[in-house]
Amino acid sequence: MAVLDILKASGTHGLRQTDIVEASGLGGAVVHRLLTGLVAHGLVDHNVETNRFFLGLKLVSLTAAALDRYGIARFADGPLDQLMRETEDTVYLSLISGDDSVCVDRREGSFPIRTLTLNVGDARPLGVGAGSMALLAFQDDGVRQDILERDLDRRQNYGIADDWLRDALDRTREAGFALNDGQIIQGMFAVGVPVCRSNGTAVAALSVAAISDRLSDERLSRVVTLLKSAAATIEETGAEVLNSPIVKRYNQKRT
Amino acid sequence: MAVLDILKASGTHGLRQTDIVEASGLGGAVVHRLLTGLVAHGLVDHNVETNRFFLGLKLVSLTAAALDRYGIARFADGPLDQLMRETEDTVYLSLISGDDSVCVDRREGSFPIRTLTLNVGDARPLGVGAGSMALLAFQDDGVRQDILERDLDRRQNYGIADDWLRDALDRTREAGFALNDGQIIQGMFAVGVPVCRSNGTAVAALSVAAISDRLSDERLSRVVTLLKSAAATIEETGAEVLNSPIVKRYNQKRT
DNA sequence: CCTTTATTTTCCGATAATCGGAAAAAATTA
DNA sequence: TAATTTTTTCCGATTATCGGAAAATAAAGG
Repeated sequence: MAVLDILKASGTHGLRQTDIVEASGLGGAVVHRLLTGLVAHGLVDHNVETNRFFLGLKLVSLTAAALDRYGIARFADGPLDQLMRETEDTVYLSLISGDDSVCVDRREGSFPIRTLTLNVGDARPLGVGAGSMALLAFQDDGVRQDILERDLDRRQNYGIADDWLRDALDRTREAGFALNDGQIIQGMFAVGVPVCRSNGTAVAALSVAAISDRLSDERLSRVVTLLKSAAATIEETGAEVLNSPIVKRYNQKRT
Repeated sequence: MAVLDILKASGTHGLRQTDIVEASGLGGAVVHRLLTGLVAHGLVDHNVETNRFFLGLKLVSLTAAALDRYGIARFADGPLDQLMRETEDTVYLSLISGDDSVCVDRREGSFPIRTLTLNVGDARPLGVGAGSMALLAFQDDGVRQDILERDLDRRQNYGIADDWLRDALDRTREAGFALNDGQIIQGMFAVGVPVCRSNGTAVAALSVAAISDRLSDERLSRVVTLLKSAAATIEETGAEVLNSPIVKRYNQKRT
């Protein structure tokens, strides 16, 4: 992971073995062996001509599989596109990973001022941001309380006070959508809605971000309606996979 | 990698530790330790309620970085979208990874009969398929010869004869585009063009797939024109990153 | 609710792989 | 061609892995 993270942070032109030795603090021989193994497995690519190492494209196929968790990827594509065209703003799809909300898809609408707070792959602590708050608000009570206690300090790095967040979560659960009115970045609004299983727990969140002027009053409620409709579409289309019974045990002798 | 590949192949509902033990043939204690480490690094996610393991969303952020190799991802988005709308067929973007062509993006046009031979993340030996052939045709002579010799048997699994491929590569280099007229799947045509550096070596390929009837004669040449124009756009827009001088050595004492 | 069974987690000694310094080989620059 | 930088190989000391087995936990069946 140290090597992969270094390559990830290295920009578009790749790194030589020596660069990775420097950046990692590991020995030259160690890095050489690690890279040999990573390349053999396709997690790292090696351009022999330029002698540079890159993150391997095997990661792409792994990610494609990772995004199909609960089958969401397959059902979210259409609604995301429609949402983008209807709002003309930037639309995000986020999933839960551990105590984080991870942005897994982004569609940029045609409105000339673009608000790109999240890149695909970026993670935020649950509760930080509109989509992230929608995800947290619609978790089981026990789970939500645990997360609230566990990640207090991580959220504080984003300037999120605990009592404010608990209030906001209550309002989110009541209203059915989360509002981020400029807490993270001045002048930027965002709204998020959960995509839930039939039992009410959120597995994903849809959110729209725009400059404050574009998400006030009457337009806000229109965007919320569009978001809820898109979420409902995903929930219906993907009902089978989302709500398939969770068999915890098979309980039969295997061969 | 064994564990990651097993999770990748496992569908949308995750696996329990026991399932991975079975599938891998490793010991229970070993899998337990491996999973603990993978989860700690975010490569694997663990749903505590259902006790299922999934591929981790950390992979998404690694892939986002991997796709920005040579900066292509940033410049290909617009042209891919335009190509999809102009042709109404399925458009693919492929990159080279080792001796493979890997599909890294796919856009589905509005035409009701969809030809989805490649999923995002799928790899094919260089020379197999339209985009893959365009990539191989526009490699340096030495590199191309090496690949032709090295992967003979892998290509044969796709029914590609060596002498036929060598002819096809010559025709591709002359015409500036590769044609796949149903070699892999009956009734399916595909055309591919390379995205090249200024020195003429391909770093990516654009391709369009459709049923045979939609890619014959006059429409074929129109699609080729659109493809070449899109490739040219990417080459121009991304000229700086694509053609930046490759410094092999820095040659200066570091601190 | 209690028993049975499946599954996860911990423990630990033998084994095997890693680590990292150092030297050799290869590649690039001046 | 000589001087550097970088990559690759070598090898002994160290350390982590492996995997069997047992303990702990969780679910299923009555």
